[in-house]
Amino acid sequence: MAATTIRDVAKRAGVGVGTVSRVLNDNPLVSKPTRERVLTAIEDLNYEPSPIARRLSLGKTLTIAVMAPFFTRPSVVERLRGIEAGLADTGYDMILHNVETVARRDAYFQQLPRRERIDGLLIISLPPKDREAQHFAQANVPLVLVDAPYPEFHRVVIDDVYGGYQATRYLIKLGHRRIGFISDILENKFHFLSSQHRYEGYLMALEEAGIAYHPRYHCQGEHGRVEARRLAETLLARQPRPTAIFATSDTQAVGVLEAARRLRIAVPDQLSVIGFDDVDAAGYLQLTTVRQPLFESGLKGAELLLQIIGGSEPEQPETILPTELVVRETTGPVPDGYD
Amino acid sequence: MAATTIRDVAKRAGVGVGTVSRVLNDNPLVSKPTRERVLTAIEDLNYEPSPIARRLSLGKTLTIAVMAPFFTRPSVVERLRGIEAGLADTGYDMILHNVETVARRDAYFQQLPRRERIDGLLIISLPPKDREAQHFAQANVPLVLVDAPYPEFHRVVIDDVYGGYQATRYLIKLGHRRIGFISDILENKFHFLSSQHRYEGYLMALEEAGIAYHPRYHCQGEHGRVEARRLAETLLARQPRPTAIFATSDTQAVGVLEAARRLRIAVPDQLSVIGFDDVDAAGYLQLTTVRQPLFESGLKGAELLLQIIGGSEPEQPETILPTELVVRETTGPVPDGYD
DNA sequence: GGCGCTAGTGGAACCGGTTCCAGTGAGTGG
DNA sequence: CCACTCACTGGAACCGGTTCCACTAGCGCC
Repeated sequence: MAATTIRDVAKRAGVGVGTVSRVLNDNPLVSKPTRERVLTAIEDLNYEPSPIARRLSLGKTLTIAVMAPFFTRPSVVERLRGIEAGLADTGYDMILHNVETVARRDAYFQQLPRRERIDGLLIISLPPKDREAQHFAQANVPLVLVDAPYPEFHRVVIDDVYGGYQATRYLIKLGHRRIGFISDILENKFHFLSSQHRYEGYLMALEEAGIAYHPRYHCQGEHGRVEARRLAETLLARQPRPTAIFATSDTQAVGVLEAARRLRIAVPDQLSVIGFDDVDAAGYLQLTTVRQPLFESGLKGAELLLQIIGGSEPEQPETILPTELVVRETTGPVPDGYD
Repeated sequence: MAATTIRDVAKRAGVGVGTVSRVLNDNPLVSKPTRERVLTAIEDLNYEPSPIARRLSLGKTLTIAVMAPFFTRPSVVERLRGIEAGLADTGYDMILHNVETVARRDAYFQQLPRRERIDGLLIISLPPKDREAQHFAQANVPLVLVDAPYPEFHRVVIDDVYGGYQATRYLIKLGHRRIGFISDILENKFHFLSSQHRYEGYLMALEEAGIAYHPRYHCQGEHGRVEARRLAETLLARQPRPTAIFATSDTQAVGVLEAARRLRIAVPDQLSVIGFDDVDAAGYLQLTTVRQPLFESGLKGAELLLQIIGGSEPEQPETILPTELVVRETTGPVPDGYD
């Protein structure tokens, strides 16, 4: 059972190690009978080549690191699933780094871009700082950002501004004019940017419709259902009350629904609610939302990364996936007597 | 920028490679001035040792593999989070293998237990077959099962039978006698066992209360909310209608709630619903459920595995974590006029 | 028959660490 | 003054693959 090596196999088959290696790597320069002999020797010894030794001599790690914030969030999980799917059967291992604190984020940004450790890196939602970007560029590690922008790097993104615009415009089309906006903290310590962009889209749609922006209708707080519920309760206490709320994630939209239920405000009759992402729960709760292709973003990111590792540059650095308005049952026309 | 090696450092510091290696590994047998010289050389060259070469000569991979089925399921994600937390800062990398098909499961069971690849293996929810177990035992890979039983292996589990009993007994205590049971397919292709055990607990509680078991009140189907909803719709069409339903996961319980809502059956006034796991959504939906410590199961599993890798056997092979009934708002006394 | 070419093969060198063994020089004791 | 530790050091050997170079044998062609 103890480690059999390529030399054992070579000896047993009566050939050189080079030949065994060639057989293992499907090199055509091996005659059929020799190949057979080697294969039976491998079989007999129950030999399995050591990936580590392989990596050392190849100078590749056959490993890809994924850095993801809060990998419990359904949206992140879905992206991870896409990445896993893109990597399965490629021989690449995926090692996962979860980021839940800024300290950890900074540590990973420092450590990960090391050629010696990994062949490539996928970063979800975390945009690099300029200094870090330089660091990456120098280290020359193949890198793909998913859901995070940075000019020089390859990335898979959506148009968050447009997504925010889509959501808001739809509410406006339904006749709403007092539209609340609930988001993560826009200037947050991880520099997540999507909320900010969706906010811009929100403003754009308001302006286009000639609706004045009221800061009172904008609440920001930590990501999460419970916090969003609290924000929504505040927002729904404002007079005059908003007739619609756009939350920058489905998770937060669920918090809004919860707040509405507690306050006995009927959705969608008295309040329209729209989310973002289209995670599983959105389907269940019949939440109107802006769908973004989460699984696909991971899959595409993995594919791009493999392509870069393979040596061929993708044509454009930026892959933009489409967003789509999914109308369900939490949005409706403005209640009578309002506006 | 190109890879600097330990030999470059040795040359620059004017010492032998052995000495550099000793400095890197905090071996005390290096004089202070020499150590200093080496350290500045390392600094100057911006040298970082290659983990791969290190692994090869150490004969360790510093890598732990995690095999998890359907890592989108909230319960699995939570366990993974625990594992990640247990492994962060230990120098061990965690590589993740997602299992969504039997073929993949079998392939991983075949490939993973290879000393050459990994130092340890954590398997979530997937019990090994006897042949595979033998295979593992032979390969002698440190192994911990989380949420899966197997006599000889170290494992972190809960008492699923008791959990099922707890849930059912509580419903009985509320006066219910027609208690539906919705579960995964008990004889499923992955050999998940928890549903089966919870089913046993369900039967135990019924028997204890002298309630006859009616197969009509038991529906099984693929895991998932939508499928559970369908099952619940079937179940709720039975006459006489069950007054309570125990679903073997929160995800499925959510499907039951959905079915009730569609059929305009009020919860908990006309129907009590209880789930299992206490995932995040359960809190949101005010679902009564049996809580199991998911995060802790992963954390504990990782700790056990590290201990085994470190060479010390845990005292008992089995760690049993407690389950706890969490009463919320989807359960109540039997409706009037029933029973 | 001699030449060139090619398919097939063996094995040394290499990847970049760790480890072990054989020094070396200073210090100690008789 | 010599023998003997002992702290420290240098470097060869090793981990187990891949790759490249040198070599052989067989074949076709002039």
